[in-house]
Amino acid sequence: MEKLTLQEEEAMLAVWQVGKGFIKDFMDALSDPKPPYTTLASTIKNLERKGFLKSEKFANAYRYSAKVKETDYKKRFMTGFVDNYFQSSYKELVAFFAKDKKISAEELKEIINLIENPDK
Amino acid sequence: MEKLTLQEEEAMLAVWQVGKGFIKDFMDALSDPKPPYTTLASTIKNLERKGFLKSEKFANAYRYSAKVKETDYKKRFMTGFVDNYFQSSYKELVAFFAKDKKISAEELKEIINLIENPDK
DNA sequence: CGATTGTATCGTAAACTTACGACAATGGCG
DNA sequence: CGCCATTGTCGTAAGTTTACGATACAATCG
Repeated sequence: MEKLTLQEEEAMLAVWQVGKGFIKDFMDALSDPKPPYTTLASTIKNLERKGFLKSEKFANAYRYSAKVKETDYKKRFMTGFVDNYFQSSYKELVAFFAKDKKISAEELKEIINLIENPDK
Repeated sequence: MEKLTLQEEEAMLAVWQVGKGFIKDFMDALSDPKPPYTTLASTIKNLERKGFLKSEKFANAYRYSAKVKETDYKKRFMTGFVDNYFQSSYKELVAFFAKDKKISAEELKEIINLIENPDK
């Protein structure tokens, strides 16, 4: 899976949010500053070439949707990050946030509860 | 703070690991496949231009070191990621790993202990 | 002092990304 | 049908990154 540039990543976030859609739909989902239409179109094309998107033809238009799931991308991306910055330890990562007060003991307890009592 | 490309990021990891050093030192710290020497030199120069590195002249050589702390980079980077992929919620992030069995209840309890009993 | 070695820069080439104007294809409207 | 609006593509320009050959500077050797 190729690495995405900043613009490509923003476009993918729009696609994941919208689901199936035409370029215009993704444009609407992007927040300012929105890129020019043709630029977004180029980016979408790059994403298709890189294998992140697939398309179906509808008359003269193409409807695009994600081929790579957001979850998979997140996972791959985080794994690389944790490997490089936290000696491959997720515990280190969480401890880092905890030290920085980004997450509380309360929240961690809720997560433990989720782990130990897998409902449904 | 500008975004780093893949090569730049790898070079920065080497710099953070080595501390103060000459290009050769960072080269040694990189793992295979190492880039050609002159290419790494270009990358280092880009990093200095972007404000990630500083240098001191030693005779004909420059000794480089990080200007941006690894912790600060990590923090900024993760914040952006969490904003985009976990609705700005660190709890969501941790829960995601927990579901994926990347971190155990045991480890989370240790972290809670760290939060509630700040030793040292 | 020359010659050689180690270290890095400069300039530039090649590749890729970002941006967009001009244009093509489709479908709806009167 | 003829015209227009909608939707995207194509080709290309401009900018940035990656790669490296040629070269320059300092130190050391003999």
